[in-house]
Amino acid sequence: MKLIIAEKNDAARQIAERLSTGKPKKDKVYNTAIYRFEWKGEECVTIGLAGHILAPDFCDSVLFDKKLGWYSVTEDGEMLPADIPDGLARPPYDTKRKPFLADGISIKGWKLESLPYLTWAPVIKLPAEKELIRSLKNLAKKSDSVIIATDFDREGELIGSDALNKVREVAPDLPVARAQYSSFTKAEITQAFDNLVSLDQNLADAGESRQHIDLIWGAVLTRYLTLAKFGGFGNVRSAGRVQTPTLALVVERERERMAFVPEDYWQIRGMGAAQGAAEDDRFKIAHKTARFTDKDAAEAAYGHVDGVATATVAAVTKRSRKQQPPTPFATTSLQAAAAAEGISPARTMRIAESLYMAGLISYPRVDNTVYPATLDLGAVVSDLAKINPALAPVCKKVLAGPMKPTRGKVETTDHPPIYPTGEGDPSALDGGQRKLYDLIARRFLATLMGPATIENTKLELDVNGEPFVASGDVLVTPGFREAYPYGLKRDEQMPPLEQGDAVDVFDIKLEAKQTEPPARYSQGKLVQEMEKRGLGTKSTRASIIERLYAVRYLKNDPVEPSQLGIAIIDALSQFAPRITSPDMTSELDGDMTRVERGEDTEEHVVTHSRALLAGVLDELLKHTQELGDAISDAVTADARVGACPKCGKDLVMKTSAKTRGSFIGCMGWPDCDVTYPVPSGVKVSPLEGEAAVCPECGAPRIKCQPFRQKAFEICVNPTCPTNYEPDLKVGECKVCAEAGRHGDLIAHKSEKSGKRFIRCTNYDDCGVSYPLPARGKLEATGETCPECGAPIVVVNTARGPWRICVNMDCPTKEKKPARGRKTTTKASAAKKTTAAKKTAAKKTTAKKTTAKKSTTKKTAADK
DNA sequence: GCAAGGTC
Repeated sequence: MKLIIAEKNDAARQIAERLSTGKPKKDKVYNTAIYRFEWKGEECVTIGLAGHILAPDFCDSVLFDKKLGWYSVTEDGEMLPADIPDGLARPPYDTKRKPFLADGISIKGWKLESLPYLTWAPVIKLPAEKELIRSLKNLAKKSDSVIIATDFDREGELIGSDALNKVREVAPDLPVARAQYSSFTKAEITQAFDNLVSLDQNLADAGESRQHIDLIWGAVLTRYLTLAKFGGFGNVRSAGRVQTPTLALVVERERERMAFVPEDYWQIRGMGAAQGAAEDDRFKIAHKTARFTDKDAAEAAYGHVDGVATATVAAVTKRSRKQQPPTPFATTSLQAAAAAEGISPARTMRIAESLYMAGLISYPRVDNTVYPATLDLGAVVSDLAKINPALAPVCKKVLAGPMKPTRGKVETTDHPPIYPTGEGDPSALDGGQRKLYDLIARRFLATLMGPATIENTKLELDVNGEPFVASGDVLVTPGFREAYPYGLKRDEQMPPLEQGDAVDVFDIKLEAKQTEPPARYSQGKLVQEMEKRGLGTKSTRASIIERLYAVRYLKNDPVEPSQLGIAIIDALSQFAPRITSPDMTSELDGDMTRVERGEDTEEHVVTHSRALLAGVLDELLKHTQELGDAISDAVTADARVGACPKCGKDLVMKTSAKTRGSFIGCMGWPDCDVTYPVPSGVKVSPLEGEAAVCPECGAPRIKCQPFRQKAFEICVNPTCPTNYEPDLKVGECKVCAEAGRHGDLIAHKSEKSGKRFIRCTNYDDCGVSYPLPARGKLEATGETCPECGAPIVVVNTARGPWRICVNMDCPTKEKKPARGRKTTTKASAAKKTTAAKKTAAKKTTAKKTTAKKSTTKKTAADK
């Protein structure tokens, strides 16, 4: 039997289909899909891997000793020189700069002292896809020859080489060959398998050099930054060959914005309309001098038009222009287009993967922007019409047309550009999937359609001697726009006016403006910029940006660096500039090309890189204190929500050590005891200028961003009059009424805790009291709860009014979990609830830990 | 607890 190893299941299936005379038989070894067929009279089987099946990692069971070098300790305490493959690890004998630390240095724990050793630590390869490796070995034992048929590129050669090594463990003498193909056409696949070559170990070594260099630099710098100022577990400060230059791009743009000096300019604008036209038919007019840089000139011109009610049409010009249909989607252009529709690149890839797996779209990781001749475009369009009723009319038009597809600049033959397969059931898709599927389907149709024609009407007006202009675009021939409305501006229809006509003018205003700094990157633009600079690959860029958000170097969208992100770039560009520049990637590319060509070796390239890193680390270790302080200051600055009304120091977001909950506290603690609760369910950020201080109580006002809802601004102080009406009567006490006396229920706030509650004026007799939510201005309704008789109040949260029965024990509360954290009125009940909460918190933590563990395990098993 | 690259 001939064993054919492909990089992914899809490739395994396609190879089987192309080589087989009949239909290949789908089968399974353990849980792995395989395809059996006959080729040239021989029994064959293809198996698809899942990319890399081995993952490089440090060999952390070894220790370092200056005499022995790397060694391991046996159970009996015997010290044996470590058996390190490849000879890649070399103790730093040749770096005289660094004094040796005591013997027995381990690289296992994260310690600053061990980093010089980590720089030189041996790298081994651990199985990452255990299931697949098991299946692979099982097949290898039954085979009498093997063909490596992974993708024809550097990583593919490495994946093939790793697979071969695993095969060799059970079948050391199995004859091996390599099939090189760049597309899945029958001709290309047949040609590749008819002309087998041998595995290119140099190419695989080049790939492995990249793996090692990325791991070593990434691990050493990440551990260094994390340890320079340890911020507690879960606060890793990462660095890497791709992520750090990407972050630097964002920081650089932010610096340009900060350095930008705005310039004043003036605009004169208003509205115009054909005489007697309805208000809806008005159009914007502006002075022909779009930007006056001279204030006097602007005021002089405005003096001529201020209060003028009519103008004359001086000229009408019509010009039509063509908008060409877009090119087919490759990964980056899909990510950019989806980002413009509010789907982040990382989410785009997750959704695209699910659509691909469900068979609705073609393979989503492609650079190719030219449809292959073998793709039957017409068949796809008619299939698309069948499963998408909404697209059927436009599909019909496409089929009736000449159908000449557009083409982009990049042409490869491994995969077609991303297109809808015309199969599956799009009506079953959920929101995000549907949105992305529509984008892909409509883009595909657009690439087969004609240009759009847009007619522009330009009006020149004479407003009391001053030249004004108005302009409107109208889509006259929709062309591809019929299928692809994304980013299309709304029509601005100008009325049918002619030279000499009179026009009404309104609301002419002189506006003082300032020039704007360069815009921040959108996530889509950032992906494109990374591609332009050679950072990352189509498969990794999205996840790398996501990672930068996860470690809180980046925030918001458009992309903005945090103070921490800026501090990291400042520190690294000063002491480790290699890692902040995209040059490291281009240099690595050069190194790898030489390894590929046999002009250099993996060992030499990696060792050279280790030596460079050793120098960088030396430099960094001299400035750990300084760098740690900078990181620490930046983290504080990121947590700042405003100034303390009591002592003026910074108020920051803090995490309670006991409850792990967050609160807003003063940096002056313990001298200043000002604290506020954090609004729940929202992302909090500081405001600037006048808006940052509450005029009523002096506490900071903050911006709250709920998930996918409009942001709002509130005062952080829950007992501020802007949030709360004190001493409000919300009803009458039922218990007192039954006892034949009168008691009023009044809303209070505690001086001590700042907590809000309702209490009866005869509390000493009846003991009636109810808790209130921390925030939201109260309103009495005069109504009582039909279930329990307690008063009903309206709490005006910034997200809208919220009507509640104040009794926490009321049966109406059973239906939905309490939103507030307030406990019941009685002290015992309060205790109980607190205890329950603690248990719940513990449970959640335990759950999280287990979940995390199992995920780790799962990932390890998957890899 | 670390990177970046494949892919599920």
